[in-house]
Amino acid sequence: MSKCEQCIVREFSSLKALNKEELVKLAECKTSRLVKKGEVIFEEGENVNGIFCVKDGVCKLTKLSQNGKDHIVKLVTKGELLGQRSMISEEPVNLSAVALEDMQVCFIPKSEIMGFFDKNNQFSMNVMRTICGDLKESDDHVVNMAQKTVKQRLAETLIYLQDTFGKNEDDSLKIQLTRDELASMIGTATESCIRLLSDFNKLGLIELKAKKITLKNIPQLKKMA
Amino acid sequence: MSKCEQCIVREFSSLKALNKEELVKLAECKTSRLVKKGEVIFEEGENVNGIFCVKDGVCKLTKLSQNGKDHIVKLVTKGELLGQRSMISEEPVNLSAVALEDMQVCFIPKSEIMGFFDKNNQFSMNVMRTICGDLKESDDHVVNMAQKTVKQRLAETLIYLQDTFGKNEDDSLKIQLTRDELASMIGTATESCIRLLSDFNKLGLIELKAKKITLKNIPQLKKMA
DNA sequence: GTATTTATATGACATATATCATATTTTAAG
DNA sequence: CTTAAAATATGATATATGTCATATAAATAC
Repeated sequence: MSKCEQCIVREFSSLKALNKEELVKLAECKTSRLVKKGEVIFEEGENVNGIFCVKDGVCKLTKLSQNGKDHIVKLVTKGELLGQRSMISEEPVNLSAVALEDMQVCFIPKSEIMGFFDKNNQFSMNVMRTICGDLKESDDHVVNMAQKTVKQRLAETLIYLQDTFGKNEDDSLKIQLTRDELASMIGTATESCIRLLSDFNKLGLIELKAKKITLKNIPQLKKMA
Repeated sequence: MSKCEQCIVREFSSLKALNKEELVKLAECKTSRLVKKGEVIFEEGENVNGIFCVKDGVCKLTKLSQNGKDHIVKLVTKGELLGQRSMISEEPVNLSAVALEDMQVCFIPKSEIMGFFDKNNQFSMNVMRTICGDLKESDDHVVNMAQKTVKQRLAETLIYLQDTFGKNEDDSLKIQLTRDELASMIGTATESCIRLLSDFNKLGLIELKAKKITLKNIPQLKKMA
């Protein structure tokens, strides 16, 4: 059982408000788990009863729409927490979480977290701020979906992916999404996504090599987003 | 200066957790205001530094998109609070609030609310749950925008409007939105919205009389949503 | 290494939706 | 009441995007 004190999640998430004593308690009650790429952490409708700390790796949060397609609502990466919303709302989770890479996650049972809410005001405020940030992001997202073209959303998403997850030594996007996943982030058909990537490629905005995507003209991409 | 004890906002919002003493303090520091239809309560980017209680009337929360169109993200009605998110995030407001009808609102300064956060845990939890509910709604909204057709979104929105705001004696929707506003809720061009309403009318799903919209075949509308 | 599956790519076409033009109706202003 | 302005309505057309078919390339299994 590893300690929580030095954990990256503690450093970047709401958990930074916890004191030593609380961290010791946390380390005792948490359970760690390795999640392989493609594995499901939890599924829409499940009762999770706690939160997950993402220690390493990235996962997608998806929601099944009525037409049977999965939509990727958000990507969650190391340092972040998972499942806070449904724990607070005391509802089944609204989204499914699926690993995009091999991951390390810890699970903290609800009872433990609720105790922090009662005793540590700073922690409560941190959680509240995080969720408020998520809400703002989500509202902005709604407007983008409603008002921007697929092309604009693709440009925007490519920039977001580079800004958030960085690039490899060869400058290609570090995070590996299939065309299908990229399409389900921007809310379009896979073929449309592929076609637009191809267009961007021809225009010199990006470069496609095998599965790798490299952004070549970021100012132009930003301008069109 | 009216009391807060019997206020509808207190009854339905997070404020229900406040005790008598806190309500007295609230009544002392709040300011009341009448807002005429069309008037702006606050505008995107403003610093609000407090929250609004909607005592009567309905307003729209809008965000200006890059193409210059306003998108209606949410409608807020009597009994609800306004501006919680930005107060907690300590950011300018992300959305503009504009009255759709004559309204009565009260303003409570941030300092007062922050005091409740510190001392009244139930209040904090209520606020947190409200925002979590908003987040779920917003995420669902993103998926709808991304995956549903305009027709589906219109059907869904009409049902939402009736369920949320009710109908007049003649069965027409109580809330009065212009076609332009309806279009900006579902994320489409005004003409497209008008055309689809016209289609729905011809199909007997709804009835259009002057500006009034009456839902005629709700099961069918639900099925297509 | 070959076979099989899966992902990517592209063409042809259908459909949904936006845009522009214009008419009609309703609301507001004088 | 009359006129002007705004909202609603509808047609014609352009454009974006989805769908289906098929080809090629890459990944995985055997």
